[in-house]
Amino acid sequence: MAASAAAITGDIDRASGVAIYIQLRELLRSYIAESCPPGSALPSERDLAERFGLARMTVRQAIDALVGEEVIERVVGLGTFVRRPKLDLQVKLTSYSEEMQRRGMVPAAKVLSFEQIGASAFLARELQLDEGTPLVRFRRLLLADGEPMSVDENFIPAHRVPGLLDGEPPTSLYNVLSEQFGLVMEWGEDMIEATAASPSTARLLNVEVGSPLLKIQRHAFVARAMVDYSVSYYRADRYKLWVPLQRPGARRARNH
Amino acid sequence: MAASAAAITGDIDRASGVAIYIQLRELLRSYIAESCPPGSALPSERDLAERFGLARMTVRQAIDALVGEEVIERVVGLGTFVRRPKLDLQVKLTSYSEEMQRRGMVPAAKVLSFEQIGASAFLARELQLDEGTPLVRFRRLLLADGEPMSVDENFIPAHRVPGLLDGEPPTSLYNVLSEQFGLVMEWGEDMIEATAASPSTARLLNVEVGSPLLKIQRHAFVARAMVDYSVSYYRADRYKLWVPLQRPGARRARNH
DNA sequence: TTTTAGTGCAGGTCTAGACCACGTTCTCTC
DNA sequence: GAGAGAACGTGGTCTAGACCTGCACTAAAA
Repeated sequence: MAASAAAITGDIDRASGVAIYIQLRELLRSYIAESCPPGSALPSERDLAERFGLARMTVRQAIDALVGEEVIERVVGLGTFVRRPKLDLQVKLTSYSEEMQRRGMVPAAKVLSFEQIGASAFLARELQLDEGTPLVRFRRLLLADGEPMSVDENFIPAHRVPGLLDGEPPTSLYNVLSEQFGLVMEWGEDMIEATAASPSTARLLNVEVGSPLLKIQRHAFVARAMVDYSVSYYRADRYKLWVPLQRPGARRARNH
Repeated sequence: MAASAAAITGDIDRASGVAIYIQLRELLRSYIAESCPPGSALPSERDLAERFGLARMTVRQAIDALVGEEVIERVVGLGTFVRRPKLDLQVKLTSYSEEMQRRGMVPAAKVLSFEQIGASAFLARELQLDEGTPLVRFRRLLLADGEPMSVDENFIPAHRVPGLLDGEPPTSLYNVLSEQFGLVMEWGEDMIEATAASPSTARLLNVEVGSPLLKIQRHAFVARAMVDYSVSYYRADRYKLWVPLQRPGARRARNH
């Protein structure tokens, strides 16, 4: 049974400058979140077009987007249905605080340095910038439940975050980047390796020199521009990484 | 410089029953494969529409599909461009031999054991089987360019691979599993951590005891059934793992 | 010589229809 | 009552336009 399109609250604002299909997509998304259990049917495309006074192609664009996100799925001849929400345990561009909260631990951080530096040859190469470019360096000791978890160093091009250094060191770097500077990390790559604790890192992490650590280098991007290069050293005894895999070409599981 | 749409060979068959945008998508795909180096521009949507006598929306559907596959990418105001084929350094369900060949190294392996055992309590839990279930244990020292790279131990339910133990130990385990037994690994999960080399592992890998190693435990599945549990220890000085990341909900990366 | 304002073309979005294939459901016939 | 077929509604595809914004290039102005 398809819900009536009249049940959807909200309306399209044609003067807002936001694409109509985006507005409709978000209306549908919240409608689904509020009143559609998995498996329930959405109003038909034609109903939606009439309800909002849009062309069906425009409605399809909104629905296409949600289908692409695997929020809903289409069945020819039947309608459009809400899918079971994904488990979403993937390796993601999450910040440390998000990550620890997800694990049920209390995150904390001790700021080791928060300053502007010039890009060294190495950093310039990693960040794809010219040597000497001003960078914000943000180095922290991260704790979980009060115990040292990792040492974490971020490098961000200074021109991306004007005024960042004038304030207090952020508690959650990724939150500040997205909320204050509009830098929402979209994608990135991690380089993962095992390494032995150097004397300085060992002291900070409260482990013995030479203890195994998980070293994760991350390049994070917004659009085509690299915005953050970071190096983290995780205590091997406290941190494991879970990575879902998929054979190339394999289709995603259908979770009917 | 966009290529001329006239350069594309082939034509649309409206009587074929295949959707026009699918036909165009495939025409474009082969055109790209044959004559478009990465970075080169495709004809504009309007050119393509005229060349094939289609509506621009239809052309866009074909292009949308290829953009979704990350074969090409759109840049507003500029055009549509062929992407660099993915480097494909992703974490994948690849076998060791595939992996090393991809890295341009000569893979080799020394078989340490190839036998049938009964599942221990630990292995039974990992493989979601009953304790004592017959397993094939396959332990190898893996070399790259003649140097030890990792120690690798696979456990496979024996009933999945009847007769495997009668023959020679396989060179490429995943190949034999898929070709002889139809077990094509579809998905899996890796647990990655750093650890210190035990005396026995250190001797095999030719490193000092306590050296950092990357430990990767893998569960690999065919359909819903677990088919392989493996533990590998990689020399930290010779192996790094590259993991692509994506913010949930974010669009796929463009890696220019 | 440097800066600025066009201009043209790229993709982005949107419309108001059309016909098709497919699945359900109802009705008519046997 | 059971089966066949028609009617209806769904998403799938397609058209031929429209106007928008963003980018590169060029010609004119400073």
